[in-house]
Amino acid sequence: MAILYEISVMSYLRIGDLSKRTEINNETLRFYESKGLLEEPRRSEAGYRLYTESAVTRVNFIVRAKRLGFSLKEIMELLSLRVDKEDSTCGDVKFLAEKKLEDIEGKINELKRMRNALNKITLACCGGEESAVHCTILNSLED
Amino acid sequence: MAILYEISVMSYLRIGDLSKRTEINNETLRFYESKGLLEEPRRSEAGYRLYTESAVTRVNFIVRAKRLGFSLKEIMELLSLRVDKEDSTCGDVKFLAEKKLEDIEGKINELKRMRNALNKITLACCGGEESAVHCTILNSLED
DNA sequence: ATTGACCCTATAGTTTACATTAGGGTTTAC
DNA sequence: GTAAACCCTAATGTAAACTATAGGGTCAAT
Repeated sequence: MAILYEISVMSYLRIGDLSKRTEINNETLRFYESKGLLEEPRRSEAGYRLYTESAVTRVNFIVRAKRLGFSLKEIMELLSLRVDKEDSTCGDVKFLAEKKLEDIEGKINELKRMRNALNKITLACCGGEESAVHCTILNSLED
Repeated sequence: MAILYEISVMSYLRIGDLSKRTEINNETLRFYESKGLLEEPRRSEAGYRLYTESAVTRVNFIVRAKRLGFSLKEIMELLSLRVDKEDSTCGDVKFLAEKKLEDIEGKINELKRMRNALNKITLACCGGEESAVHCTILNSLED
């Protein structure tokens, strides 16, 4: 009976690899690190940053949150829900999470209102060659 | 039988009034005007800007859209769905509206994912005094 | 008629979020 | 063993979106 010894060859990502995987520029990654959004990774002997897969996840999270209008500072707060584990209690985390949840619900609702207004436009708009002046539904975006 | 002549006294808003109503600073309002986000309003003899109620609506729209992560340039595009009436056809408007609709749907979906992750935290988190280290659900924010 | 709260333009300064450059080591492929 | 392709830090530059300042006019109340 052959025993298979699996050698876990942990292959680290260098900054260029992380950059390619996330489509975020090297400099921006270092910038995020300097701002505390990215943990300081292990370093090679030569001082090269050595990232693990979790860095990819983290960067993707940052990118998504930014698209949703969160500032880097707010993203830090979202991330702190995971990071500050040692020095914050469950109560703290729950409180912050609930506050952020309200933010997010609010954003979802506002987006839904915009979507509905735009939907009215696309549904009511003939889509033809005539001038949009006659597209009175255009006004539906306001309220 | 007395006839009541209603005199429609159109009362204009000066920039300070608009500022108070929208909680947006004078300078920012002038800045938005310079960027084309706000139409150039009527002027008084002395050159004061005289706004109507619709300016309030417009500013509120801008503020909401900004909170949702739209840049001023993107907001211009959203606004152009209403403004460029003379020079764009229904087809143009419909096309742009549908593109923006996709953006918005995408944002809603991303926000929903974030909300679900945060919901897991708040539901599973004891909310008590113990260290959040034990709140293993904290990891739910990634994926 | 003057004081204080407004308004104007034009210009310069600030903050956020990067991007670029300079100057220098390291790794890898030929 | 030497380029080309990487990596490093530190400092400077840039774009977007404000924000403040300077220097001056306007308006309403006392």
